[in-house]
Amino acid sequence: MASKSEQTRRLVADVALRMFRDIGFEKTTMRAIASEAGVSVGNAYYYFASKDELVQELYVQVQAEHAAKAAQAVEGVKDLSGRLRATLHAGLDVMEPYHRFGAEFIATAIRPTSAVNPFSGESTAAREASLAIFRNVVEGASPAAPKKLRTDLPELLWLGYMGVALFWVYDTSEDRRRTRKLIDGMAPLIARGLSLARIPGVSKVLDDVLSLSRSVRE
Amino acid sequence: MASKSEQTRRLVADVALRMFRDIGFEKTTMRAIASEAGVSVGNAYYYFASKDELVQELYVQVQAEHAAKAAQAVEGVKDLSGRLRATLHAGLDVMEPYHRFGAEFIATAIRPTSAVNPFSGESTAAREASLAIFRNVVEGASPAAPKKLRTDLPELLWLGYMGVALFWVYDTSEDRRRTRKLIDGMAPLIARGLSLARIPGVSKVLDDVLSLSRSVRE
DNA sequence: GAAACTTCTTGAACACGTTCAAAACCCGAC
DNA sequence: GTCGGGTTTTGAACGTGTTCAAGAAGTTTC
Repeated sequence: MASKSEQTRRLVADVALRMFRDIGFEKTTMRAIASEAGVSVGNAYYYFASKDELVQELYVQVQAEHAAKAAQAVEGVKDLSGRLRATLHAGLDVMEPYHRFGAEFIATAIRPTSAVNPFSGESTAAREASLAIFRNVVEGASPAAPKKLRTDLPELLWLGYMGVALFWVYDTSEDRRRTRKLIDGMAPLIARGLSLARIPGVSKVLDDVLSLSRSVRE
Repeated sequence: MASKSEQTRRLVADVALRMFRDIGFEKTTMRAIASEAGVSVGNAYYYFASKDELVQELYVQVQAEHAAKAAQAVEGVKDLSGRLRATLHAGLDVMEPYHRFGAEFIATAIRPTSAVNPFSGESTAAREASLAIFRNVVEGASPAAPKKLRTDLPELLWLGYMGVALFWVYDTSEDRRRTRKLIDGMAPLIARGLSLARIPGVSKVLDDVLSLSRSVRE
């Protein structure tokens, strides 16, 4: 059985995540979490050094759900476009309950000092997990992506996903229709764009894009 | 002569912006601003509804400086690549004094509810001014950009600039060398990429990219 | 010049995230 | 059982952004 300590930790985290979903990030005060969980404020801080760390908890959970849902969604889908499309839609599905608070979440995550920042050292593991989702998109695809792109493509797609998430945060259309539309348009376009890589003129430019992207990544 | 009211407003804004630059966003508390300016906290709030609105003030000023510096830097430069490059470097120059705290500002600006958010209604004027800088980049270029791109290109370049700014925030390299390198690599690549638009296969994909980008922008 | 009205200024007060010294609890050693 | 030391829990207190009722200063009206 879980130790008392672990029990309290989970209780606080669960209450916090539920409140985030139900009433949003700002309205979910540390005092409210503590009171709802039946512990003192200081006790919540004993387990989570900051409110941000509770967001980190959410981040990890959403990530895991995305991985599971995406793996299932791409099953049997061969073409890159379809695999990418399914993966992005899966991401949106998983994030949907938090849309109202997505903005606060992004504002928190974007600070380089934040542990939640997707580029920070603390979230290397989470980023790796997220990258793996897109590596799976590329590796399982047939026809396969152009060879010279195969290593960089997952990272570029992941970056694109970050962009989509940003777009999604600002998307106030009903049921996030615009973001869905963006995905549906983007996925086949990326696949078609990649096939252009065979044209010599394009290939040269692409080489330079890749080498720039590599040199700039430290 | 400036009215007393306008004088107080300017005083508060000037003190705030100087403190932002000198000690950073978080350390610049509203109490500190008020005390340094010799007014009460409530008085500062009479002129600026929130701390964010003081950031907005900074945003506007940086913008204006960028416009001036960019206009000067592109003078006599004919090719698109050079004009873009000069404009982006000018932006970095203007932002440099705030780099240490750029992250805090971005975190503030990215919240959809924030008046500083570049996509929000409140900052339409500022965004328009910023867009104009990139419209000038495109319009003054010879050889001219492909006709079908001419309307959308400024917005796309502006979006790219937002991306560069984001990169810059995370750039811890000495003198922001990596961001400078990114700009130097990006500018000619974009120009060369555009010239590919004449290849039929590429042109078709490009058409679809443009139509998607238009349809998704509400 | 007094009265009425608007603009400007004040500082105490509120709720928030966060800290921390102290208390309460737990558990093995004797 | 009780002592000792670690772990867990508490709640008051701090500094923050922000609000607001009250008053001061300035302006218009008669």
